[in-house]
Amino acid sequence: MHAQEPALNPREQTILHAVVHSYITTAEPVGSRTVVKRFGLELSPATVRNTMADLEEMGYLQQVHTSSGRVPTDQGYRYYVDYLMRVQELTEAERQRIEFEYTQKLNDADDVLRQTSHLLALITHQAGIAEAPNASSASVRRIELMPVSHERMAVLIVDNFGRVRSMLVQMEEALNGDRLSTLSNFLNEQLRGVAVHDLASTLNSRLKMFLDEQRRLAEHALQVLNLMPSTRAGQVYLEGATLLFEQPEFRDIDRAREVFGLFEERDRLVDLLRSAVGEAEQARGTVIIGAELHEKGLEGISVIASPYHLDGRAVGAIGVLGPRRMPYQRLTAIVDYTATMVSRILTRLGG
Amino acid sequence: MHAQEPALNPREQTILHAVVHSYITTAEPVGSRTVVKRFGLELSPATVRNTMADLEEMGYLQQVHTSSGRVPTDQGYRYYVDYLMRVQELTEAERQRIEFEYTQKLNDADDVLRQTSHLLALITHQAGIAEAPNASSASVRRIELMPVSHERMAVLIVDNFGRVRSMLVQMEEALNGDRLSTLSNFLNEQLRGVAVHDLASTLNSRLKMFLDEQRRLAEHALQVLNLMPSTRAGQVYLEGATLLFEQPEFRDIDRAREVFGLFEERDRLVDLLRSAVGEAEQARGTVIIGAELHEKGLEGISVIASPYHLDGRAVGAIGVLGPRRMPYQRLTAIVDYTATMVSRILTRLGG
DNA sequence: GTTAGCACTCCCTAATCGTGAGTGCTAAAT
DNA sequence: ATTTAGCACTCACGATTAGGGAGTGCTAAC
Repeated sequence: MHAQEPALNPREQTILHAVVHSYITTAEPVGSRTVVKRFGLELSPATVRNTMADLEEMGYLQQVHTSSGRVPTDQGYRYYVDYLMRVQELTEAERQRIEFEYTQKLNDADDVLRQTSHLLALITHQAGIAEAPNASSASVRRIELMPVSHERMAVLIVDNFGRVRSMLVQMEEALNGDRLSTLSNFLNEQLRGVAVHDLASTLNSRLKMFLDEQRRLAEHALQVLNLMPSTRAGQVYLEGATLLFEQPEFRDIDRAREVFGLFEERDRLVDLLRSAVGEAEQARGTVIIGAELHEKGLEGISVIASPYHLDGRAVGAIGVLGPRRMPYQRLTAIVDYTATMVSRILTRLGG
Repeated sequence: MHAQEPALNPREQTILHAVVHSYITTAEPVGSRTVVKRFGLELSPATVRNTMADLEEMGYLQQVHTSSGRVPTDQGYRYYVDYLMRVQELTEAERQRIEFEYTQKLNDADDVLRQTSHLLALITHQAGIAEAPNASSASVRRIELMPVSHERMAVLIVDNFGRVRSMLVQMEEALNGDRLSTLSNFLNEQLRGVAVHDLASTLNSRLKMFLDEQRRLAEHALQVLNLMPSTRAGQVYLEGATLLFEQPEFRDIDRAREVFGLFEERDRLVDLLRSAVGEAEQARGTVIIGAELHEKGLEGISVIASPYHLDGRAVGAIGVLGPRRMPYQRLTAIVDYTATMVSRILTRLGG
C-alpha cells in the first residue's frame, strides 16, 4: 500500500524519529530546542527548525497551531513504524511473565483467549483484544445427542479447539435410546473433521450416496442440524478498556465515547481486528494507524494486531487498541510474542 | 432501615416532590420561582423559599453553592421514591415492545438474560444489567460423559435453566465405552436434581451407603467431579454502558472512569445487584441511591433492581444503573415488569 | 549549509468585571 | 400567625484583557 515511500535523507530521518519518539513519551508537541537537547544532536535549533518545516511540507509532521511544536501525522507514525523504530525485544522477565499467565488452568480455546486479552491489557496498559478462533476454522471432533426431556434434546459439538457448542432442539417425535445412539454414531462417522459452519451442507451433498436406512438417518440428522441456530458470530474478548482513560487523548469525553461505542459493538471490533491482520497476510503483526482504520470517529486510535495459528493456518487474531501515540517499538514485540504463545498453547490443547 | 422517617407536612411534601421532579427532568438546580411556575402553586416564591430552607435543614435538599437553586440529597431522593412519586405504569405500547423483544429465539437462560440487558438499556436509556441464574439455584437435569480423545473426556451438565456447562477432564486410565456408559448412568441416577455447586459433596456424603461395584463407581465419579473447575462466578450481562455518556453527570472524566471501572469488574457488579435485591427480600424491585451503595467512587449513581423467580424462588436479578438523577417513577415500573417477564420465560423454558 | 538574532504568533493563565439567577432577611400585609 | 413584597447580597458564568512563555519563520551573518 505504501510501496514507494519517498526517501528521507538521514537528517530528516533522525529528526522525524526524535519527534515521534519524544511525542510518544511526553504527549507534548515537540519543539526544535527539545529535539537537540533530548537527543544530543550536533545541530542548532534553527537547523532543526528548517528540517522540521520540510517534514511538515512532506506531510510527516503537523503543527497543532501556528508557532507551536510539531506532532506526527498518520504518515509520520507510519514511516516511524515501517522504517525508523528499533523493535524493542522483550526482556527475559517479560517473557516469563507472559508464560506465567498461561500456566493457569485453561480448559479450552475460549479460556486461552480470555486470558490473553487480560494479559495484553495488563502488560501493555492498553485495551487488550482477543478474537476466539473463527467458526470457519473450527471442525468437529465429536458430536453427541443427549435427551433432556421427552420432546427436547441437546446437540453437543466438541470442536478441535476443545470448545463445546450446545444447542437445545425441539424434537417432533420422541426418540428412544437405540435410535438416538444410531443417529449419533452416524453423525460422528459422517461429520468428524468437517468445518462446524457447514455441517448441514456437507451432509446434504452426500445425501445422494446413501441408501435406505442410511438415507433415512441422514434426513433425520439434517432436520436436527437445520434446527440449530446459525453458529454465533465471532466471539471476542476485550479487557482493560478503562486504562484508556489514563491517556490524555481521552480526557475529551466525546472521543472517549466513540471508542467505548466501538467496544459495545463486538462485531465491529472483530471486523477491525480481522481487517488489520488481513491486510498483511504475514505471520508478523500489523500496525494500523488512525485514519487507516477507515472508521469514522476512530481517527485518534491505533491497533496493533497479530494472527495466531493452528496447523499452520491463521485461525484468529489478538491485539491491543490505544491512542495513536503508542509505544509501538515495545508493543509490537509484545503482541507478536503473545500471538506465538497462543498458537503454541492451542496446538498443545488440540493434541 | 429508614423506618421512622420524620413526617413532612403536605406543603413540604409538595415542594420536595416538585424540586426532585424538576431536577430529574432538567438536571438544573431548582429555584423557588421555578417551583411555583412549573407546578402552578398558589404560593409566592418567598414562601417556597422558606420551606426549601426548612427542607435543607432537615437534610432533604442541598445547595450546590450559597444562593443557587436546590438539588435533592440522597435522603431527598429516598423520600421521593418511598413516599412521593407516583409509579408510572407502562403503556400498552411499552408492554408490547418488551414482549416483542422476547419473541426471538432464546435457547437457554443465558440467552434470555443477555437479551434482557439489551432490552433494558434500549428502553430505559441507562446501563442494563442482568445476572444469570446463580449457581446455587441451578440443579442438574442430566449429565453426560463424552470421550474426546484417548486420554480426555468432556463432562457435560445440562441444568434446569437449559444451560450446558462443559468441562474437559484428563483421564488417568482409558475408559472403554461400556464402562463410560455405566458411569454415566450412575451419575444420572445419583445426581439428577442436585444443585450444580454441590455435586461432589452430595456424592461424598452418600459414599458410605454404597457397596462394592457401586462404591467403585462412585469413587471414580468423584475423581472426575473433583477435576472439574469450580463453577464459574456469577455471569452477568451488561449493555448500554455508553448511554451514560449522554448524561451531564458523566461529562466529568473521573466520574465516568469510576463507573466504567466497575463495569470491568463483573464480580463487583454481581455483588451490587445482589445486595440491592437482597436488602429487601420482597418480589418488588428496589432502588439504591448514591451512598447507599456503599461503594467508594460510586456516590453519583443509583441502581434499580428486581429479582426474577423460578418455582417461587428468587434465582437472579436484573436492573438498570445510571446517575442518581433518574426517572424513577418510570424505571421502577419497567424493571419490575421486565423481571416478571423473565420469570415467566424461564418457567416456560424450564418446563 | 549552518547558525544567531529577532520579531511575531498563539496558547495559557490569572485577573477583572458585568450580568443574572437565586437566596436570606426584614417589615408590611393578610 | 402566616404569607408576601422588597431589597441587599452571593456566587457562578461568560467575556474581556493583559502578561508570560514556548516556539516559529525569516534574515543576515558565519
